[in-house]
Amino acid sequence: MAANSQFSMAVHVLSMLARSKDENFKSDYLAKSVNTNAVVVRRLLGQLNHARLVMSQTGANGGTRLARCPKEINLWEVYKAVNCGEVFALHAKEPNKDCPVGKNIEAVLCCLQKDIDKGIQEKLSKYSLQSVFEMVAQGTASA
Amino acid sequence: MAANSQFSMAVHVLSMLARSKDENFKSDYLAKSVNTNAVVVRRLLGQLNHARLVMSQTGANGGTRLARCPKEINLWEVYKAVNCGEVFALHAKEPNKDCPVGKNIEAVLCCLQKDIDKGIQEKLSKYSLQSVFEMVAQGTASA
DNA sequence: ATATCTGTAACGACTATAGTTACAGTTAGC
DNA sequence: GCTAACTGTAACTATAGTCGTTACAGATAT
Repeated sequence: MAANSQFSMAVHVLSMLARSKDENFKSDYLAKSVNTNAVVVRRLLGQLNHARLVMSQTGANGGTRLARCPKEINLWEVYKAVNCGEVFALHAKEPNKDCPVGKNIEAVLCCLQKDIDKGIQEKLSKYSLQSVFEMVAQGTASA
Repeated sequence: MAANSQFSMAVHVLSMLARSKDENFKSDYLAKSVNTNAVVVRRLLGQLNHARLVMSQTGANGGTRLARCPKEINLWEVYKAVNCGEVFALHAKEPNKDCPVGKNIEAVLCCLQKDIDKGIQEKLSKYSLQSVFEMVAQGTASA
């Protein structure tokens, strides 16, 4: 699986922002914590901005801050903001419609996708950014 | 997300096998339904074989059949068999340990991974191969 | 023996992502 | 107004993963 590390980075960056709601964090500063390039962080922040999770300000003394309280941001929103895809992909090529299985399998798989997504939503929407920040701050990884 | 289509193909192929427990299905025949190459199918069957979901027989008149009843195979097993990875990846590069967030974020993310996996398990383990086969056979995609 | 299968290695084509450089546009502070 | 400090984004390269394909060794029913 060529999994997405966007979500990990998003949680990391948002946890950084959660440290102070009124400070403008520079992409370069955030990048150093994530250990990557500032442009990579800005690309990610663009997605989070689009989802109204953060606000950015250009120009001198600019930067990015949370658009809302950490308590009012949950990880399901974060997941949706950075995951354009699904947990598993449907067939790349269309199955053989002359086969009774090939004919209907896609609809069934589509259903399964939605059900899995619901499962992830149920789990992730229970975590607020605040709670994640507290786990990180305390160094305890016990959910 | 460069999502995995292995799971889709696995469900498709297993649904084919579920049609008859005592027949040896050739990889070439399965490939035509999936609309792909026989080698691709054999690679997948190798994983399913390793997970003890199917049994293969080499030689003339060989092929693959289910190792168990469709009722006793659930989709969580299938998912585990073909998904080596997780829903989201941890950081590719190690975060900056001098940063209080970077120091602990990985442990927290690891926890989240496990919780998401549990969510997927709860959903998928409810589906038996039998029930999937019936959905496909009836052409109804209503879970 | 022979024809028919699987298992698997090897290779090329394709795609997605990460990292990097470069630069236009915005803004605070002087 | 200038300048320095930021963001946003395009463009390019490097890298890695997956898919499809060819090729062939090994197994087995007839």
